[in-house]
Amino acid sequence: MDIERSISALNNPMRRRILEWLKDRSNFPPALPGHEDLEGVCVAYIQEKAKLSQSTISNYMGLLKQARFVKAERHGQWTFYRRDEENIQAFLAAVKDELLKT
Amino acid sequence: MDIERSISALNNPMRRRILEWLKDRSNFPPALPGHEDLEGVCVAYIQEKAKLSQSTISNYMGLLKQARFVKAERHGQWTFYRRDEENIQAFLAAVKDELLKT
DNA sequence: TTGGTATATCGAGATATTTCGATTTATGGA
DNA sequence: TCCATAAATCGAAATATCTCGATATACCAA
Repeated sequence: MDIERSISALNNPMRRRILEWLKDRSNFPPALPGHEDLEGVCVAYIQEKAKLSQSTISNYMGLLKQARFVKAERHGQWTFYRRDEENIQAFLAAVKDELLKT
Repeated sequence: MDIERSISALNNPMRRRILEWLKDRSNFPPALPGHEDLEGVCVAYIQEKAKLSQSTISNYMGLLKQARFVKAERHGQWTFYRRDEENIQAFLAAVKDELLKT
């Protein structure tokens, strides 16, 4: 658990917002045909919602991935991102442990 | 709870370290004569331990104070800083609420 | 009032982050 | 194979953060 990298990834309002959006797949357009079974969301959908450039969103998703807040799954030309709930919980536990007294 | 300002304040290893040091008054030299009853630690003691310049530490403590991670108490020429446990817990709850699904 | 000490604030240079458009890479279809 | 599309990477300009030394402010003691 690299708390430095995690906090750094969270230190941006849009990246935090994306993490919130990813809590619920229905925040995005329906899955692409043939990918209905996938929980993840493609970069283009996130970009459209965030209204930032493609390269910026790709960069953001890379930072969130390095921080283990999301997992990426490549299917053909698409990369589907979804939250990594386990590691999000691990981060919260680590921050709590570092910050809290006792 | 300004989560933006809080995360930004935490986004620095030395500031996080200072918060950890402040968990235990005995991480610092004994209280100044006549201030034994105070829980807080003066800037000079923190500076000495951190080995950064006086102005940097003063700035850091100001950021931690704005983020409500510490409280400042002025006594004469000294400013004594101590953790604000209540607001630290409030921050943890807010981050948990924002990050965690369901 | 004068001088000394603790802290805060100011101004600036070095470094990091943000965000973009352009380019590259990977893939899939005609 | 050739083209189109999705995503990643590159390079750069704008902005923010880090950290310092110098200066200002506040307070105490003689």
